[in-house]
Amino acid sequence: MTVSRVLRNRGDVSEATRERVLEAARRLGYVPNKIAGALASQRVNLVGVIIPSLSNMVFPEVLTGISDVLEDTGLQPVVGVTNYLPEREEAVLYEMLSWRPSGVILAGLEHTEASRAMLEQAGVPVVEIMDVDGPAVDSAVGISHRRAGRQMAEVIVAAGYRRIAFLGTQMPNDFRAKKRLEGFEEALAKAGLALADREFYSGGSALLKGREMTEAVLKRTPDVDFLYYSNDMIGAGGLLYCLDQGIDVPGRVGLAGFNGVELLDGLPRRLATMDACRLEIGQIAAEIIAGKRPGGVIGGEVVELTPTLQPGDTIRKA
Amino acid sequence: MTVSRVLRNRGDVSEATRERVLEAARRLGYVPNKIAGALASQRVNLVGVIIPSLSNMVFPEVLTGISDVLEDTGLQPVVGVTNYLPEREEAVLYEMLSWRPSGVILAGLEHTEASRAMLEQAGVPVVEIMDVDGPAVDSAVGISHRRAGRQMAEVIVAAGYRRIAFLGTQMPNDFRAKKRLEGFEEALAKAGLALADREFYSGGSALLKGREMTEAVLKRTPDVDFLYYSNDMIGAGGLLYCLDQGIDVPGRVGLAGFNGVELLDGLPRRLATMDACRLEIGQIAAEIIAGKRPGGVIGGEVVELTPTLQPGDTIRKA
DNA sequence: GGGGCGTTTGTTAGCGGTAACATAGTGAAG
DNA sequence: CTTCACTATGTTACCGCTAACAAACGCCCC
Repeated sequence: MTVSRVLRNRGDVSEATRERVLEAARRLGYVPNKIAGALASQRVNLVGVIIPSLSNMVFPEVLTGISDVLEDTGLQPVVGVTNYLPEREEAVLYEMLSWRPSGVILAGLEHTEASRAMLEQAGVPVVEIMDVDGPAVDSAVGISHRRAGRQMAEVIVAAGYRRIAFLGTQMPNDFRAKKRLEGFEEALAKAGLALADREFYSGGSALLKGREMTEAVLKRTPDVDFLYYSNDMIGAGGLLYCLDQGIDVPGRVGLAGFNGVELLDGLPRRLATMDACRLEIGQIAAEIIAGKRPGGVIGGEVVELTPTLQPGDTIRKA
Repeated sequence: MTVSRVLRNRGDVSEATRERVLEAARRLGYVPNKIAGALASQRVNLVGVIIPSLSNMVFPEVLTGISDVLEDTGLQPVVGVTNYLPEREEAVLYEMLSWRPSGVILAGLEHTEASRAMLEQAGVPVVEIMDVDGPAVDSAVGISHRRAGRQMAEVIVAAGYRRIAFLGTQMPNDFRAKKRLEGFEEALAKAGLALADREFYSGGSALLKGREMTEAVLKRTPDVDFLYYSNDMIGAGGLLYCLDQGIDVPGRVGLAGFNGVELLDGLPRRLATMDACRLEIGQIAAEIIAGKRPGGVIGGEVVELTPTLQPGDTIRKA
């Protein structure tokens, strides 16, 4: 018992015994068994974080935000990856909840029935991140992708572009990309426009795919004057292709991506994009779990962040 | 007890009761408590994976390899990030071991005294990945970075370059990058050469930094004829810079990076690089932990993979 | 010297499962 | 109708730790 007290810094222990205990622990290479500790105390310092992918840099960045905040709370993130598969998400969630974490952070608002039920039953704070277009189980932190799409469309239309194409990923379960496209088309419709063309890809190097898709669209629909990409990586590929081909950007065609990835800083020209507030999303989500929100809100908080549009050099000035 | 049997698919239970149990579990939203289970059975289906960073795409790729293999073994990876700090690695390792995982995979061979002691005491398989240049605690899977650096230098020298500069990250704890540089200089020395210049960076967009460093080196040492980058990202930045400036690559200067990242496929020209076998490293490490190595080796296995040199278009043909 | 008080150490009973063993059904053979 | 060989369910004792409470140990004061 005294050992337990020393190792957790809880309760009074005389300095002498504390030293003796620490010394013995060091000598024996003793590592306390958290499993037993957690079982006895009904407390687990883990936070489950469930994201669709690690290869899209967006998620590692969110993780960074989460870690930063959790660092000095004694909580530890445990990451699970779903590969954009709802069933996989369900399995990962089940697995995580069976370790009774102190909280769960997961991407998106769309889940299977069973997942939703588990989240509601879990009895711990749940934060759904990245998206706020829809009902949340408990708390939510993110941006409105529908609005982001709309906003980009408005800027493009205002700049005088009329033959606009969309290039994106072929992922039925990337609901956020889908919402952006919906918002985008909505705003186009309001301006009396419709997409001039669209192209989807899956797998492979995003940069390369961006090139290929751009080439395909420009060949198929030579009169397009704007290309809206569902992410910056394929947008960057498109930009490089256009520059290679000597196509006048943003005069002949304008380009825009989404996410505001760091990579873009190194390109020959700055791609127009929209920052998705990744770091901030992670930080706020972690704050909610750690109970560190100003105002001492307990749960059910929905935080909508506003992405900033970075016009870059690939949209002509209106 | 019968419930426990049903939920773990262990032991005989009649089809009727099994159904009743599952139905009740579903209705109640019951999620078994793995903490208690693990404590009782002394078995934990978690594998600790400790890596320096998530923002370098190398590690997510290794993780993918690990997940792929672990998927159908019932084991689950738990990721910890150290930010290249040995003390942080020690803390993360301690935290992980206190959950008594079935195995530990961690990057690198360099650890604090305490970390090494913990690994030795842990009583579970330990796999050190990425590097094989040094003594391993238990098993190791990786490439020889020293040899990789040497090999690249040999190719560069053979192609006739003589004024060679190195551009890399300012990270005292990136031992692998350091070993590559050592091997590189070693091979240069053997050819009677020394580095003509060197430049280091830290933080920021790697692509942008690659540009900036390249500019700096070319300005400072105008007669360099080769730039060896410690990773592909800054190499790509350098390549873009050279193309922008109309510098003849690989005639006036040659370029090479390291890692073989997918990104390179989309660049205007293929950067010479060396594949670090990321996916394979992850897979083999996971196989070792899962006890699925052909030959039924138990531990202490060291697997050295051979990186393949991809000459690309940025080294002139000898 | 004994009572009261604050501090330090020890005791006991679980936490929610599982291993190992014990018991209760069940159908076929004797 | 037993007996046997199974299969299906139930019992018991932990796993290694912590909450809550109990005891021991000074120390001061009357």
